[in-house]
Amino acid sequence: MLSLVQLYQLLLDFYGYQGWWPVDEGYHTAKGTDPRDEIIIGAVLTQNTAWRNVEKALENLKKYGELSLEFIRQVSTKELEELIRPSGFYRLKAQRLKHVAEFFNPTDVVEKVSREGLLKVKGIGKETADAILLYAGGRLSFVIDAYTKRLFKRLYGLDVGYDDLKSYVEENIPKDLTIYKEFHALIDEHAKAYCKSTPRCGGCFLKNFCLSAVPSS
DNA sequence: CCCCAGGGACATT
DNA sequence: AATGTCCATGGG
Repeated sequence: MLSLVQLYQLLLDFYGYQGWWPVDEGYHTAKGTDPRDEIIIGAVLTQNTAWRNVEKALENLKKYGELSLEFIRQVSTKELEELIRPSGFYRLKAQRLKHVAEFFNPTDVVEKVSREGLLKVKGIGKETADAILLYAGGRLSFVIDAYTKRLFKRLYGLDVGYDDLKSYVEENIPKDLTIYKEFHALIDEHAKAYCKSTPRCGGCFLKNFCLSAVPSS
């Protein structure tokens, strides 16, 4: 069967470099805000939400406030709700952002916080914790999401819980930050494009490797 | 009209 | 441990 490294290479060849949340590429330096703050905030806002809606909220924060955890601490909950409204679940997420911003106040550095610590924060579950650790903290913590579960179940017949799947992936790919970040992003791209709720196996370049590919459709 | 999106907390069985 | 419900805006 297709190894995870082979799968990664095929996805990368097909979709190209995704570059989610590039901390080291300087796109953030315009206003001097910490890119890690933006990633942490984005990780909460994108919970069960399309990224295009999150972008609207991030733009509002940039335009009418500041895309930083310090601003999240300062602003009133009511105003924060209005700024992030386009991202959906806005009252819930305003509370979560407040909790997260408080967790990192003032000296907790994302490069050093523990996964267990993050998981104690109201509003941070396993996926959000791993996304923060990986993309903001530069830590080798692979992110599992609904897309990953769906793809691995169909492709490999692998149907296990979050931590088991996370461990499985981590044990079968190189311990490389770029690969961790890109593999997760590429899996999401493929799940959105082909391995959807109702899969489009017809045009899928992985169908010959897939346990559950439908011959036509 | 429908379904879904880069989930998580909490209640129920 | 597994499943159900709620949270909410914006697109397809």
